[in-house]
Amino acid sequence: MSLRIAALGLLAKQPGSGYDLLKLFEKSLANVWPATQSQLYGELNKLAESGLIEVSAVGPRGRKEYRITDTGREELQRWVLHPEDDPPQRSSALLRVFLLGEVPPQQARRHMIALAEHSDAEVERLQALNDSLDWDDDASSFFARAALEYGLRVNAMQADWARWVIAELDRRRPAESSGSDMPELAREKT
Amino acid sequence: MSLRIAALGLLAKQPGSGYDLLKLFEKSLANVWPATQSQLYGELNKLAESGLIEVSAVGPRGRKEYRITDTGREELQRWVLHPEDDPPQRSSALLRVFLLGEVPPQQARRHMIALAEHSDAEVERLQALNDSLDWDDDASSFFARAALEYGLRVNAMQADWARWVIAELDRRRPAESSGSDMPELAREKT
DNA sequence: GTCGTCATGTAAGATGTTACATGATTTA
DNA sequence: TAAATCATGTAACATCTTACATGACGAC
Repeated sequence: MSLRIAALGLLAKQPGSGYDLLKLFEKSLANVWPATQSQLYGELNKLAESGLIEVSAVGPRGRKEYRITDTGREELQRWVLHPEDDPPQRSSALLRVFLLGEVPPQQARRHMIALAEHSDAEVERLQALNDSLDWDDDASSFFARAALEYGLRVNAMQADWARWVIAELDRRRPAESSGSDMPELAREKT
Repeated sequence: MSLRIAALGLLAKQPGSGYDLLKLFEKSLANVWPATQSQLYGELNKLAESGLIEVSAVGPRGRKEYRITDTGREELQRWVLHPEDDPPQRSSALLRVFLLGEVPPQQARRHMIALAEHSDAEVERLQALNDSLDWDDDASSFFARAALEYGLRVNAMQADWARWVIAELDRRRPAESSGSDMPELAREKT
């Protein structure tokens, strides 16, 4: 259901072809709702069939430019304001942690360190992305920026949390660190 | 792929039937990896076919008790330690925020308030859950507790973030937003 | 003996992924 | 004219949801 909406949402900002949207998915929506080429073209046809979008122009190479319809805009608003019928959230990262008791403690610990470092890297990546984009002053840009801020905060939190888990782990079995792997856990995020 | 692993992980802790696992999914895994009855029974058969689990006993009513095999344990550990081949994350909540520029500002603001309140409620729910459970001292319980802590932190962060967004929103268009929560339909289309 | 729980399954359809296929137009 | 890019599509397969179907056992 949501890819449908993501496409509709991009077309709400401006008309474009499947190919155009694909670029937007890679560029601006990659971190929020990744989509593949196959799926996108399929959805666009379905959206057109349901009358939520329409072909506004045909160009070279069979290019079909789509534009959102009034019905489409209504549907978009309806969806955005109704979070209650979202599908349940799944997190494989969390599942992994949940199952970490099934692997040897040393490896579990190492996994948490890797997780913390990965989150640090994500924070940096998003920070760079944030700095590189020059935001317009409209509502659309504001909320895109807000979504990015969310990403920054999630990852910062994740890094903190991972380090908290490691600290708890060490508190419970302090002796067992057999010399070989003792990468220091120096920083509790600034 | 991950439901497969979730089931395998539960069987790693103790043997059980599909019906048993279903209960565990509802009780302990609901917030991490929800699953339906249909899917679970199907997965168990597939897991057995691949030799990752085996039927350890047959009881009344055709009850099949499954047990993890050595191969299964290996596969579980392999998966847990390899986050790199996870499917990409999608968040409909984030998509919603991303598209919030497409709805009237008043409603967008109200949506963010609802989001903040929802996160507050989640924090309370998880806190209660956390208090109600008496944790064992083994590794498994430790990591289940860590996963719950993650949930607490995500929701706390989400509430903070939502309120930050609202504050930014108000900073940018200070006149329109304060005070009454009345719908103001007359003004929407200006 | 019937009611609730235990227990497993099938079928249809939406959603998503990977890989393959095809051809037009621009640009170097 | 060769290569890159533009542009759309199909097929096969895995995953997940909803709904339907069936029957055995235990308690009362």
